Amino acid sequence: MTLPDGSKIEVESGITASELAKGLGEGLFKKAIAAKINNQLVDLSFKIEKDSSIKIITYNDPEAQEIILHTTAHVMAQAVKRLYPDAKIAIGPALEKRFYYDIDVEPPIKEDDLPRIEEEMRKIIKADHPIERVEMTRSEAIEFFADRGEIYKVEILNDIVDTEVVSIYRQDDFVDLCRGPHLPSTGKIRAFKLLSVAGAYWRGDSRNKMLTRIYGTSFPTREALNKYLKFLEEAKKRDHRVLGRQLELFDINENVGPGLVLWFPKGTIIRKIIEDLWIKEHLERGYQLVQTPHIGKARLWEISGHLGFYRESMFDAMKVENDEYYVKPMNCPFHIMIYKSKTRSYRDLPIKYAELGTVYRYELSGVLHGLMRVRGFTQDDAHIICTPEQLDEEIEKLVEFSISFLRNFGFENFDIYVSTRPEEKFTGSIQMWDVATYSLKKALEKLNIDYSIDEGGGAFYGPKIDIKIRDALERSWQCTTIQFDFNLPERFDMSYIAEDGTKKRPYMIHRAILGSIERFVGILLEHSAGDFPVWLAPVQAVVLPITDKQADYACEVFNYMKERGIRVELNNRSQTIGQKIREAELQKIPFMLIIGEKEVSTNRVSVRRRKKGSLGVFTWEETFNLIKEGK
RNA sequence: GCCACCCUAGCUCAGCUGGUAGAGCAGCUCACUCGUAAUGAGCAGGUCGUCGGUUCGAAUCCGACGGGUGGCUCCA
Repeated sequence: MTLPDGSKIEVESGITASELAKGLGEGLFKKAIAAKINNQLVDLSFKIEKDSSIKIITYNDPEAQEIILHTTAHVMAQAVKRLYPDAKIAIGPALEKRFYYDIDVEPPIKEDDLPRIEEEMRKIIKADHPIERVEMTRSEAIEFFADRGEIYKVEILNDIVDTEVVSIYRQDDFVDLCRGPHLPSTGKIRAFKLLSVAGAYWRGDSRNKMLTRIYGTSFPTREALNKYLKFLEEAKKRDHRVLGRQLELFDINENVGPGLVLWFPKGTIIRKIIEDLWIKEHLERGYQLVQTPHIGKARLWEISGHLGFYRESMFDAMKVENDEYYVKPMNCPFHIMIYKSKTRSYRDLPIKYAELGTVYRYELSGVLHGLMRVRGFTQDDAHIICTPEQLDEEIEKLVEFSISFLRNFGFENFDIYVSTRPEEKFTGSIQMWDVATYSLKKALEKLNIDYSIDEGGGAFYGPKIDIKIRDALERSWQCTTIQFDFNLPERFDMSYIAEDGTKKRPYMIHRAILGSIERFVGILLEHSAGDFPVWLAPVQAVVLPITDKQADYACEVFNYMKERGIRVELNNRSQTIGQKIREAELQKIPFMLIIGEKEVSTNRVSVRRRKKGSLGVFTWEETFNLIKEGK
């Protein structure tokens, strides 16, 4: 056997991984939960028959997490079956930090039932039942699970036609179809917690039965579990819906309608700052701003094809005189009409139309979520129309622009995906797809950007690059999308006159950098926990006189800052200074300008920085500069 | 849309098994004029999401509707 450090040992054939671990040391044996033989994860009970490399997996190994989660899922399923003997188990995989098990049980399990299930799980863990792997042929397994009434397992088995021998895992009287590996016994589970229940369709298909899904988590140590629970709490504290209310940024009112955002003054200012920067950078890069209506005739959406392939996401038509109109779910048809307003020459290209266009999409009520998923939102949209020769350069510029724009907001980590042609339904020629896809990849490679390929993940009308940003809690959010469109230029018969005088079809690229302004503000809120950088803060500074005697002076300071473009407030109320500061801290205002008797007599300002405390005393100009620098 | 759960004052929440509502914060008024995260007192504020049913009686039980939350992709 070859050990991870390269050394070799002799063992008898047929020894189990567990026995081998024991031979290597009692400490290792105790921590061991699985093994990796020839780079393949196996149970500790695995019998080693021939020469191979072996690594004993312990609680601390990265591979351990999945095994721990998976075994905990089995224990949970067992507990549920004990409490609800008629329950049928479906699937129960490990996720990154959690597991779930989908179970068909009547009546559905409620959140209140979780403690009872946890209690039962503890019994199973305490009993330390050995977990045993058994192999059987697929047909044996089908019979076995059919006997036990486990119809979902039978269905799964019927689907995996390419495997003849399957494995099942048994602990006590509980048996589950599973690839494994698993912990050697239930007692090896150390720290778990059930988190939530939810409905989930069998196989994720809404035509199928809704099962009860129970989420839980499990860790090698209580500390690791607590750390994870703390992370969940931290994420909860940053919930943009809560911060949005606390900081008076926006609201979604049921009388206005679900998924429709009311932007309050402070929220609107944030949007405006983002949008102004967006406009400035687009103008600098040769984009032309356009503005288009919120509704358009049915005819337009017929030409574009949206009434065919996108109708379920559109609000119903409204009648105006003798025509039907639809609220726009996208801006592209309008931009195309602008393009088509006259004959275009190759000399005009590339044309880049940019619009902060507000669109409306009918999203299922159940998927709406704060600012992240809404029914009315503003896309930071642009359409690039160019010749084939210009393609590579334009794509490269787009990627570069997108990333540099996102960096403005402090995002530095990106996950980038190229989605290629779907297997079945697609429009445009394979050759066009190949050219475009190659262009996308080439741009990323030239810019030295790592990316993953989502094979077949493109829309039917073209390949795309998606950029996801990583926030402060390492969660990733999709923002940028750069999509080719082979469909619309065709449908709208877009053309330009080429150098040789012939009419040619241009390439068209849709793209949004932030995705939607609503969603992006939501992401920024969760990323920053509401502590916006000074340049984005809706209120950058608040002037806080200590007593009424400083009111006039405070007002002068306030006006001074205001005239110089600082977003500043004045708190002249009869509160103690402690309370004024507390309020400003809670409102997450970056600078507090405190004015007492001393400041008035020396013509200065005492500056306090949010979360940091007092910075000292400064002149008005120095104070202004501090805010302007915004550190 | 579907499944589960939730909806009481502007916000966060109490209100046991049915006997017609309560706190803290915010708001308003008054007093206080205070040096870096909560000064005190008083006042006001709710047809308990809406509609219907059961009942002598409903915030509480039942139903429908509206709204919200979690979830519905990650292979046994």
